[in-house]
Amino acid sequence: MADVAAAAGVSPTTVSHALSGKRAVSEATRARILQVVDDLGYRPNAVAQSLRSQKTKTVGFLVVDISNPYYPAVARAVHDGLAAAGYVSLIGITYGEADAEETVLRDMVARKVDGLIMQPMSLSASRIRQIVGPNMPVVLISDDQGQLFADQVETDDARGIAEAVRYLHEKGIDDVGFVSGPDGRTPGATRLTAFRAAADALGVRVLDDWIEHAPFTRDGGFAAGSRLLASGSRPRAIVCANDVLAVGVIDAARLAGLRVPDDVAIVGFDDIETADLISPRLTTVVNPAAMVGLTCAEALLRRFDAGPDEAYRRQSLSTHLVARESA
Amino acid sequence: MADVAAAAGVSPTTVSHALSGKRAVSEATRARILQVVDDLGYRPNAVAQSLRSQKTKTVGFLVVDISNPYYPAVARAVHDGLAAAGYVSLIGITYGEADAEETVLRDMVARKVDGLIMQPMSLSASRIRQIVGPNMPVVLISDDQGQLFADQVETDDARGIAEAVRYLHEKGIDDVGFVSGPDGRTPGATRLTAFRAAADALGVRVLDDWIEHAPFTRDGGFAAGSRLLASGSRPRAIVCANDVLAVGVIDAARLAGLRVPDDVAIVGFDDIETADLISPRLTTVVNPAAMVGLTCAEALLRRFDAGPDEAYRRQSLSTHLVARESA
DNA sequence: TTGAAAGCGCTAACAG
DNA sequence: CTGTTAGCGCTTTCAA
Repeated sequence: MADVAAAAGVSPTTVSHALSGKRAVSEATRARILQVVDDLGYRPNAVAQSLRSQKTKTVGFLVVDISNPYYPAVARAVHDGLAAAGYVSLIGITYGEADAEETVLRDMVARKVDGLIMQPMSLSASRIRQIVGPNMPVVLISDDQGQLFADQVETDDARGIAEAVRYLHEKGIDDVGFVSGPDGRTPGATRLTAFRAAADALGVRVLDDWIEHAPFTRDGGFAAGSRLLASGSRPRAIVCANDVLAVGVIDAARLAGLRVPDDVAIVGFDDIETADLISPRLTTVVNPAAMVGLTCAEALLRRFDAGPDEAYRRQSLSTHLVARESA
Repeated sequence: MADVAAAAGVSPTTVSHALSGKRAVSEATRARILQVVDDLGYRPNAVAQSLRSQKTKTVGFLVVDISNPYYPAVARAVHDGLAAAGYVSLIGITYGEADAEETVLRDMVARKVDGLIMQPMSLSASRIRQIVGPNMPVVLISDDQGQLFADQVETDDARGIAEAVRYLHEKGIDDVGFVSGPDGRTPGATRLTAFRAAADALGVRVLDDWIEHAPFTRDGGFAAGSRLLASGSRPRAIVCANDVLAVGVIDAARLAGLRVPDDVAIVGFDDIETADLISPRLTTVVNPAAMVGLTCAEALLRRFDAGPDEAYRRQSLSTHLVARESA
């Protein structure tokens, strides 16, 4: 920058302002500076800009598992929403582990990201706030109903789950099992709770043996489905905490010689693109991934404007059942 | 850091070295410093570290379209390979557009990423080298056979395509069409060329009307497939430049009342997870996404060690056909 | 084993 | 409309 200033016969300050537009610069000098910038191939150093201005134009985006098709859909919307405002995403993958979540979070803070978007799997919101400090803009994808420690975007999973249980009930199916995610962790736990409540309300029978926990993978679903379907009195339907699990459960049903949906009806959650492509086409609860991502990006951008003192907001997006072939 | 130094009764230099381990520090002072760091909750500022050390421990990863399931698989392997070495990925989505590729690339350079991984869609390797400068470590996912301007990881797409054509030929199918990506762009163009060569070699007939170009989306595949199948003398099989296109082509065949594979056989490329889930299960060429990602990460790490002067390397990963139901 | 001094490249505050 | 000065928070010589 000093070279540019010298060649243009002005001070570095003026070069800075000519480039940033933060201060008026006469048309003549600006043109001269731009010319020199071009001749010399000068490119501002964003690291130095960040150090001085205390802004990195970078957002940390922590994703649980990018292999799960739900996340790329969210990530795309987050990226696009942020890119439009000139922000770039630093990506971290946590696989839902507490250690990884904390380590990645600390690294992002050290890197001075301007804000964070994450779906907490193992860490509580208050712990996250503690790690990142009081002033870091954070948007949590979470349905935690307690005190807010950050802006929060949630999906009304209970509603979609209730719709699914009612749908089965109205088909005369009153013995239903549930394959959840890792025990005690969001979002599986929330969906399981919602499932139990909905079943109770309708008098749908749920034996303890019909509740399984598994990692959110196809293999996890296969293992859980196999256990569940092997139990003496198997249920007539299985609701799954996500579509990837449901695919595994369908594998298990097929291997057990059971027809879907005639012998066991299967319902998923998320409505990933694959849901409409597999056979039987998956009946599932639509989780509006792109909306979630976009809403997060907008919430973060709003927080940048509002500053840290404005009260945290909670936004809820609704889910709904889409009936296809598997149930 | 100054505060820590003062509280520990040492110079900032010593604090820096106690934390980085780049210089020996007596056990006693190190312990004292670590204690103070803990008490004060001091966290090093990575931006300042980067400015001074000229290293950001950040890698730019440009992805064409994260909605296409092939990319998350690559991204995951890239991320994991890099994370193990302490690098974080800055992600950019280009949608294959030249402007976006150039803009994002420039931004990454301005942000002083230590290296770049990208699959060029619109920009040539030499243009990329020109944009990022002579010393930036870059790994290109590309099968460009010309002069190398960066380390390159390629998949031997021609081999998989040839296998596919031979497979069809051996089934007695000698009228074959091809649905490629955007005209003239990698990787569609490469795969089309390989297809033509393989067809020629075996005497498989390929009418001009049987070659279609479309964006790499399901909708693109649907449109291209519809046009192709509407032509007077339609082919007995269609090879697609990727699986997402193939899914769209299957949609088109279904809508046209054609059975797959009996009326039209369909072959994809990539072997995304969905390929094995859809009905009919997709016969496709396996593109080793995780291997590609891991190989890129390793190539970049090696380049970091080797420096800019060592000759660029080209690594090739092989592809192969997996026969399922659609052909 | 430690410290002093310099400076990475930029922008903000102040001054004119 | 423009310049001077200071300093963001670190690490790297150089010196002891």
